Amino acid sequence: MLYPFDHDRFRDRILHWFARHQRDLPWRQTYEPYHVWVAEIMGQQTQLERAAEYFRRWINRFPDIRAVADASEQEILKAWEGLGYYRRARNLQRAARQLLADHEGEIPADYQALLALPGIGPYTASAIVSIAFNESRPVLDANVSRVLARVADIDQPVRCQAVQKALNRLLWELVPADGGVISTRP
DNA sequence: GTCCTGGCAC
DNA sequence: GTGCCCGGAC
Repeated sequence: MLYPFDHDRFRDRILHWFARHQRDLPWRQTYEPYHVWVAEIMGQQTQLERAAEYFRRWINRFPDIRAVADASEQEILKAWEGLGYYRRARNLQRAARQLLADHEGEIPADYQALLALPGIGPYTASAIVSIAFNESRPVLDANVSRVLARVADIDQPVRCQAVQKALNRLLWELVPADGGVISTRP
């Protein structure tokens, strides 16, 4: 177990790695909240390389929240065709209409407000406030779990509950919520 | 069979 | 807490 180790130094190395090796994905061109939102929904249980093409077409077809809200469900599902988990597409449109009705057509910058939208759970809400609004809110995904499990020298299966709990504790020590701005912007 | 930047109903 | 949703890559 490499643990305990220098958390600040580890975090800096991760950020440095990202700055050098991050993939050129279409949602990393801008960090516009609408784009971040669509990207995060498409990324749910989907390999990012595959979501990339769909994202480009989606943004071209539906440039903003209003375009999503105004579209027919058929148009929405057509743009989603092949991605799977079609409830994500329906929830995207439900949320778009909800945003126009209740949030002046804007993506809220608040974690709890995001959680209240259909299709947005803890993971996606954390991702949106972190990436689009620069609020530090750590969350485990498959890659984070894999890297941290290796750093902490955990040999049990990464997905089991006990390991996830331990990794989550470690993650929150590394990246405390709202613990100062950590910019990964180019 | 497994996994992928999960969310949701039960 | 468990099961389901979808499709492709391996």
